[in-house]
Amino acid sequence: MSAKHDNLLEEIQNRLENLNKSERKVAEAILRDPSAATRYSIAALARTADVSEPTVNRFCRGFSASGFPDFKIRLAQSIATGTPYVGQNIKPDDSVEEFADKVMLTTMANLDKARQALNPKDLATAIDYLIQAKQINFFGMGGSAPVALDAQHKFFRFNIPVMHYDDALMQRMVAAGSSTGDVIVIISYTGRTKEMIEIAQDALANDATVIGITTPGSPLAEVCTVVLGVTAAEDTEVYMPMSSRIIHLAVIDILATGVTLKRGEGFRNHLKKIKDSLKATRLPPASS
Amino acid sequence: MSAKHDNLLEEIQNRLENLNKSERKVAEAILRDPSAATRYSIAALARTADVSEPTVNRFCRGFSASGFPDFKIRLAQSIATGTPYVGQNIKPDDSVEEFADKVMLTTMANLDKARQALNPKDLATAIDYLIQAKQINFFGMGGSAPVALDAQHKFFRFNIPVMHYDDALMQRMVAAGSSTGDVIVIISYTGRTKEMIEIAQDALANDATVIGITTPGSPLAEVCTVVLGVTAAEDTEVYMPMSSRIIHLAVIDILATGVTLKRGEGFRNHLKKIKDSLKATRLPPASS
DNA sequence: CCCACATGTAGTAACTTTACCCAAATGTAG
DNA sequence: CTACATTTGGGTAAAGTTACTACATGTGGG
Repeated sequence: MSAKHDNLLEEIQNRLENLNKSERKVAEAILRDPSAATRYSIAALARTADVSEPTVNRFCRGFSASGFPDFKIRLAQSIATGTPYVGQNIKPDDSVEEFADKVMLTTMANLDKARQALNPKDLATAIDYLIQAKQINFFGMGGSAPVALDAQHKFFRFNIPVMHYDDALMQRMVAAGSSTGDVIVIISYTGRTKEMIEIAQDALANDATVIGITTPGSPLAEVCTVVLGVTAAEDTEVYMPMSSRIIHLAVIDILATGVTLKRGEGFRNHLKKIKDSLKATRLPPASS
Repeated sequence: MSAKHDNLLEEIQNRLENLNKSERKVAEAILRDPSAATRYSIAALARTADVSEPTVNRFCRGFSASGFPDFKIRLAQSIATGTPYVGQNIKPDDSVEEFADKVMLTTMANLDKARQALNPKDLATAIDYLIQAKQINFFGMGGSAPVALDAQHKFFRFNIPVMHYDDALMQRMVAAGSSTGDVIVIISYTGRTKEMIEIAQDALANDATVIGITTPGSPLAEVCTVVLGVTAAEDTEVYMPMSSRIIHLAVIDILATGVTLKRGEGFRNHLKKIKDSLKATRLPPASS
C-alpha cells in the first residue's frame, strides 16, 4: 500500500553539491529535462551528459537503484508526481501561465507533504473528540479566520452547536466559559501568536479539549490536547502564506468527512435533507 | 510541458474485453500487480502471463508504446500519479488513513484539473482589472463566504480599498452603489444562486467590472465580465462540496500573486513591512 | 613519485525486437 | 458440406540493442 514517495528528483537536487565532476554532469543533464531522461537509453544519456556509459550506471547505483532501467522507472514515477516544479519559486518575470502553474503545483506538493505527514492516529483521536463534543468552537485570527469560518460552515450541518471566533477577546471569553465536553479547535499557521497560547491554556484549565491545527513543535502545539500538524515551508516573509491555509482547509475536510462517516448511514440522509433545502434558492441545472 | 494523464492502467482495464486470449493474459498479469510489472523484464512478464515474449511486445504496441521499455515507463508514471485513488470515492467503511488519503488526493487531482482548465488569458485580464481597481469587493454567500473573507485578507495588504460581503442585502447595496473602476469578484460554486446573478447584473448596469469565480457555462458565468471557471465534479449532493472551495482559494492565490508581481519590486517591500508589523505579537521562533 | 580515486574502453551478457513460420479459425467456391 | 484460400493469432529463433562488468588508463593529493 504505502506510497513512499522517493522524490528522486528532489534527492538529485539535494545531493548535487556532493557529487564528483562527472556524476554532476549526469545529474545536471537529468535535471535539465527530466522527462526526456526517461526516454533516453543509457548511451544517449551518457552522450548528452558528455560522460561514459559506466559513469551513468555508477550514478544510478549511487541513488540506490539496481541499474539504469530501475533508475529510469523511479525517475518516471518521480516526475508523474508533479515533482518537477516543487521548490521552483515564483520569479518576478514569470508569465501568467508560469506563475499560475507554480502556485497550483506548489499547493499540490504541499498537500501531498501534508498527506504524508499527518498522523492517522491523531486524526482519529480528533474525530472522536469532535463526535462526542457538546459544543465546538473554531478559533482563528487573521489569515486563519477564513479557515475557522469555513469549518463552522461545514460542521454546522452536523447539528452540533458550533461557532467560530476571529477575535481574541471573544475567544478568551469563550475559553473562560468552557467546560468538559467542549471542544475548541485552534487554527494558527505559526503557532506562535501569544494570545492564542494563553487562550488554549485557559480552555484547558476548564477541562475543555483543545485541538490544534498548527505547526508541530510550536509553542501552541505544546499545550494542545491533540495536534494536527503540518510544516509547509513557504516564503512567508515577503509574500503571504498561501498553501498553509489550504492545507488547514483540507484538514478540516478530513475531520468533517471523518465525523460524517462515523455517524453512519442515517446521518448521511440528514445531510442530504439540508442540501435539498437549498435547492429552492437555485436556478435549475443547465438545460441545453 | 503538458502533463497529459495517460492513466494507462485505467485504459488497460477498459480495453480488457476487446483483447484476444493471449493479450488478455498479459493484461491480467499486469493488473494483478502493476508495480511488480514495472520491475519485470519482458521475459519475466511473458513467463508470468504464460505467453511468449513477442506477444507481450505486441501488447505494448497496442497501447501506443514504442516497445516494452517505453510501456513500462508509462506504466510506472500511471502508478505514481496516485491513480488508484483518484475517482475512488470515499466509502463508509474506510479507515481514517484511507479516507484522509482520499480527501487529500482528490483535492490534489482537482487542483490539477483546475490548473489545466484555467485560461491564462482570462487570469491576466482579471489581474489587470484588479490592479487598476479603485475599490475591490468580494462577494460570496454560504460556503463561499470564507473564500471571500480570505480574499479580503490577501488583498488588504495591497492598499487598495477592499471589502467582502457574505450577505445578499449588503451585496445588493454595494452593487447598486458601484461605478466605473469598481471591481466586484463574485465567488459561487454553482453559479446558479438567483440573487447573485441579479446582483452581478446590478453592478454591471453601473459600469462596474464583475469577475466571476464560478462554474463556466453557468447562468452567473454568462453575465460576468471575466470568468475564472473550473468544473470540479464532486459528490455535492450528499457530502458537502470540498474541493471547489479549495480551488477557489487557489485561484485567489493566483490573482494575489499576479497583482504582487505586476506591482513590481517596490511594492514587495511594502508587503514585507506589513509582515514586520506583525512580528511584535509573536513569540520568537523555536530556539533549541 | 606513488597511491587511490575517478573515469573511460572494450568486451560480454542480458534484454528486446524483428523476421519468419506454423496453426487455427473463418470465409468462400465448387 | 467439403476442400481450398485467406486471415488472424501466436510461437521460435536469430539479429540487433542496450546495459553491465572487468580491466586499463589517467589524474590529483600526499
